Amino acid sequence: MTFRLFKEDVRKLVKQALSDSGYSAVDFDVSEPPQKEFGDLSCNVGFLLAKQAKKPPQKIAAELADAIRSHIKGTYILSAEHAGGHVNFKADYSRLSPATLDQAFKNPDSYGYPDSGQGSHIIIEHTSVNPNKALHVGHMRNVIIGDTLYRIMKATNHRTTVLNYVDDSGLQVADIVVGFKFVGFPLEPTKGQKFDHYCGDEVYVKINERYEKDPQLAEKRKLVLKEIEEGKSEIAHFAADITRRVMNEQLKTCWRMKARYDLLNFESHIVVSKLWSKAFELLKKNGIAHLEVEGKNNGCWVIEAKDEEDKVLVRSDGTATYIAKDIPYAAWKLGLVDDPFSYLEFVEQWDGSMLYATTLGGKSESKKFNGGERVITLIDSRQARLQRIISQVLSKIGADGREYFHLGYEAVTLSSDTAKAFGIDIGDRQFMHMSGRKGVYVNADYVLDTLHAKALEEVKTRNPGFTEEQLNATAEEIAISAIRYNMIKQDLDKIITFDVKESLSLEGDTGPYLQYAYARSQRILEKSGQTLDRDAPLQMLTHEAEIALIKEISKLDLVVEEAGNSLSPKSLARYGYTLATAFNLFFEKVPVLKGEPDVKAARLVLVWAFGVALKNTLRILGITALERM
RNA sequence: GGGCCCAUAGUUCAGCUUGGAUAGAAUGGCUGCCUGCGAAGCAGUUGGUCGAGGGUUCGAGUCCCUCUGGGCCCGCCA
Repeated sequence: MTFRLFKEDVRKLVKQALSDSGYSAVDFDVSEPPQKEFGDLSCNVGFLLAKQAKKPPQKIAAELADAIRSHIKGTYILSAEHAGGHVNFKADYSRLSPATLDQAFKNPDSYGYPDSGQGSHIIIEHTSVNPNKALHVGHMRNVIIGDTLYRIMKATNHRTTVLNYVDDSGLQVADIVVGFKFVGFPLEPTKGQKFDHYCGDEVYVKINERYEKDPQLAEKRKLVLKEIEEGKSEIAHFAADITRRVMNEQLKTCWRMKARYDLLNFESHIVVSKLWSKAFELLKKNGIAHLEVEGKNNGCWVIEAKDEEDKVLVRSDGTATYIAKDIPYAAWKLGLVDDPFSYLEFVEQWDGSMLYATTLGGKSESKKFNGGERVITLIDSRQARLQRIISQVLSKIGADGREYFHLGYEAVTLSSDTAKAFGIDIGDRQFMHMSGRKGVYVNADYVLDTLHAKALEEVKTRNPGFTEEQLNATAEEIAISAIRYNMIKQDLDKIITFDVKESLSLEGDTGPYLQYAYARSQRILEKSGQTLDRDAPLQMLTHEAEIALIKEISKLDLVVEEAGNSLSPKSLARYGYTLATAFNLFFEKVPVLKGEPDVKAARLVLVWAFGVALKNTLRILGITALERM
């Protein structure tokens, strides 16, 4: 974590040189140059001053480099040179290396985790899949981004609360209830499927086919929905049972991907709790909602949104619209309304943490989940418009520095080949959108199982001594690594075209590549048969590949902090790949076990520190650092 | 009609927030490297008018405008 110190030194000395040389202070940039010959950091200040100083950038850079050079004693800077108008800096690795490895020794488990959050409370909502079907690859993207974000926030010392919103009173649930109650689908899966798969793949898809032929069924759905919302009837209880069963199966899939949650928010509880009427009062009091008395929205309560048509909140018949469920929930998250919920322990999760669920009345754990200083809602970007209105409304209520933020991401679609597997020819098009209603999607469990099977083959051939249990456990970790990395590594606003075949890759820029580098490093440490020498002569690490590796290791905390600031999980994946590549290069070029005793000791420390940095990176990515694979 | 997002090697993508030095990976194709710390690796090679046009700037893949192509959103549905 010492690259930060080096960078700070550079900034400080440039600043000082500016004032010493009589230049005005200017907002310069310090970044890594494109070529390593230019050094470790580079400053563009020469270009910025050229105009007002009426001197060419080269000349300014030369002057500044001279001025800086006389002050580098006692810093992490080895040299300051000018080239092409830039001021280039080399780091003093004879100081930086020991300092970095020292940091790793001090507290390996939290190496590279900065305190940028300072304990502030952040709430993240993700997953939130309708409880009438199994998760598909689109949901995987949500779960994995959300969980990685949670891990980033945790690593940057935020107090975190992860919410999973369960829409147990919506149309989609009504659909499968109609299927069970009025169309006669058996309550138990026929082919031994998981219950969520059965409900989604069979009941939901087939009931949607039936609606087309039988308009009376659609009427039934309306009735069922009404009963579910009122929450008292036999149908309502039946629906509650079904959603719990589906949700439990969905949670298994999420947990399998190493996600975890703090609280399940049931929509039915929001409805029954009258949270809406409290929020409605708040909107009226703040003059955000008003009663329309003419025009097309005559008789409705509406809110005005910037650059938007008025949005109807309450229909002329007095019932609330969809957005009227989202606004109170968002207001609750920010702590703008009194908390109407009680909480009960729902289930202990794979990581030992307790998952709570909202409940109404009854005995309650004295828990508080809402009132975040920052609230992040992770929903795909189709909801961007609606979410923007919600943000606007909440900021008008006076969120008091608290921030509601919608993090959107693009869809996961199916490649032409994968679509073909569903018997769909998409012609010239590059991809097609999935459809839950039509049954055109790839289930998450299927992806995980397929990856698992592929990894298992590999693990088998490489680890003949493994027991069946070890083989499966390892294959599972590799499968999860592959999919988590795959879903995180590209930008959120890029459409992912999912191809079953391509997603199976375990080579190149993939999760298993990172795991492989880790396993190799651990093998070296094991084979050395010696304990780490904290006093090893680290100044002997002068090989280009050694320096490059130390440099990457020393940057971890900067990367983690930046990932947190910009809510960018992918930058961490990028870093992990760069770090692993630096190690693989070192592995090829620098023999560790064959070195002279003192060099060997130093290199072992380096290998160990690499392991620490990569393991801590993988932890944030939700990937297990495997000893063997 | 209005709004948002995307466009960079054959393919999938970094780089754009904050303009700066010969535009980087992966994958695919071709070619090498295991008697040596794990070849899920490494090295080499092939491959780019950064969608088009204009503008700002000493300097544009990056900022602004227009256009083209692709995707999404815009109900007193949820």
